[in-house]
Amino acid sequence: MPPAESGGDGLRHTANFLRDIMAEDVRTQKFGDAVIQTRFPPEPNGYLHIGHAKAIFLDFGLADEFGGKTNLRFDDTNPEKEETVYVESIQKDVRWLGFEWERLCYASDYFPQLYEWALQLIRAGYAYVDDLTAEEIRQHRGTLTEPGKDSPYRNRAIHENLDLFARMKAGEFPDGSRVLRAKIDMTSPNLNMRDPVMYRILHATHHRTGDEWCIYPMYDFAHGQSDSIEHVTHSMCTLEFADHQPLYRWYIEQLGIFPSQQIEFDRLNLTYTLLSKRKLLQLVQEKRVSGWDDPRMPTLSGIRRRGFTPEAIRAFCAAIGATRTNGITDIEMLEHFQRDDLNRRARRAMAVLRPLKLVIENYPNDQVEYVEVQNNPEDPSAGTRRVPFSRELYIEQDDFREVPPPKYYRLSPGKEVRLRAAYFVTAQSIVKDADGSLIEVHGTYDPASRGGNSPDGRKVKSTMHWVSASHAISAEIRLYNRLFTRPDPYDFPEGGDIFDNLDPHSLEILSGAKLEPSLAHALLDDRYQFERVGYFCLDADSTPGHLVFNRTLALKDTWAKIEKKTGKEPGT
RNA sequence: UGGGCGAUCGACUAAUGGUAGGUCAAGUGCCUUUGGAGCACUCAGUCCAGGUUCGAAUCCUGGUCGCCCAGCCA
Repeated sequence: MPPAESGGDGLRHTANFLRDIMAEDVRTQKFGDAVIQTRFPPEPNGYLHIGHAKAIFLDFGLADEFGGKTNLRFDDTNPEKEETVYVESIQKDVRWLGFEWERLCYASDYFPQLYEWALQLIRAGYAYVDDLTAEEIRQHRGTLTEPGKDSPYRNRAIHENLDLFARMKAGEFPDGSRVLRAKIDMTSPNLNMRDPVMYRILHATHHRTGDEWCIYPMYDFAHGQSDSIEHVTHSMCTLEFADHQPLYRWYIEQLGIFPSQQIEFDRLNLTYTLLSKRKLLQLVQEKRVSGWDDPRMPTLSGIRRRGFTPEAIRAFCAAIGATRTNGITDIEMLEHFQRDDLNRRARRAMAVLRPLKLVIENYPNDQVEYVEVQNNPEDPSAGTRRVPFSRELYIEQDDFREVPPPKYYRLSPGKEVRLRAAYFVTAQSIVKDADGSLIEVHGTYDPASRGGNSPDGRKVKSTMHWVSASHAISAEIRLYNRLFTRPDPYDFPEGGDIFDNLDPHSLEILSGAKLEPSLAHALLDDRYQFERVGYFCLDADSTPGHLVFNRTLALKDTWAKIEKKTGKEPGT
């Protein structure tokens, strides 16, 4: 048996039980000739995040593997929380991830049908109007260990239930005064079966149906039937809904409608990442981040702005698979797939984040030459570009040490290194200001090493990036780190809260970066690797006179690892 | 405490009674005009105790541990 299968999309898919179920159902013709039908059913009450990406990938990806279809359905049964702005952002995010739905649906489209089905259950003696208050209903429900008690209204006559429910719909009663409940079993060990509420009165304006309705179906009375209406064969949802499955089936069976089946899988958890809509909302409201699309947010809009790509997210989803265990995936896994994607596709450029001037003393004062640099060593078809070289350059502050620590291969007095695609240079002297801080490094170059190789075959240990001082463009660079300092943001001391684990250094802004001139033409969708530094993309805050680049991810840094291991602090 | 679900390298995951494998992370070496990338290698696991079987991660029994459920949220 192969350890992984291909989904026909070129990704390495982890085998998973969902696919096994589908394959078996197709084989046994469980749904007759019907094709596999799935749905992605978000409530339009917030922005999608990376956790939803997993669900989207499964819902769309698996159906597609079997030649099936997927609907995008908005589970919009609670008008108090839902807004059109969210239905728009959700559509944008799903498309961005690379998926297209068969049909765009809304649970609210089914309100009339749902109402008819409610009447059907009342007539069959399976539903009743309850006048108990919310508090009383809660008390009657019992507890995890004690059975519930019947409501005094449980055995109302059918004609009375019909009358009351019609009047609920007609708007005769205030919010909270009555509900319609299914008559199942108040002693069931499964609390969801203790006469669950089907409809509540809500005099609220719905983002689509306006004021047409003042009673709204609960999730449980809407979801399964919506699936059934759409002939969804495999209704995948997260594990916390497992307890709802008996109710999901109960409604479908009582109604005698298309038998959609619910299958639960584990929700995505990521280290250093918060994936609770409520908490994310709090981050935004308390202005701890700049908004839903802050590049540190795990929202799809946030990671998109950060520079993550749909290709990488899909590859990640394919790799993590789906099970029924409660795990927490290392964020490194996501980062790996993102680096992997960008390494293959991102154009290279040279950018000096923290500039230090390097003056080449034996290079003619007024001379400028253009060196040819590969746009992507991983992809020769990406071609080359010409980058200006001159007497005064900027190099990275980190790339020079007056007193080099052991194993430091970069520039230091007397040491020769290569400037990428240009020349060998040797540091000769340094210039300091009155305070003794380093201002400039002066050096000499070997004119015979043009292009980066010396005819005498001499080797250097380091190749460094650089920009020509007079040609460089300035930019603001935003360096993002993980939002939280702990793998589990919920791991905070007694009396504290999750925000105690916020990293105050999750955003570092560098205002004086110097970039090679070609970067002046960067587009929002372009992805760059600033050589030896990391992956970057232009931010939407950029203006022609003020470029802003976001760091998507840093490159792996072996030197940083060595430094950490040897306990050396970076000096200057 | 009632019910449901689950437990495989540090993390994710495969093996569907027949060689415990892959990916990430970590480490070592090679290579390198990115200390990037790549290549090779290494480390490392079946929750526990019994049982069935020629053979158990898989089946059975009993434990242990973890997650979910007491919204007129989804």
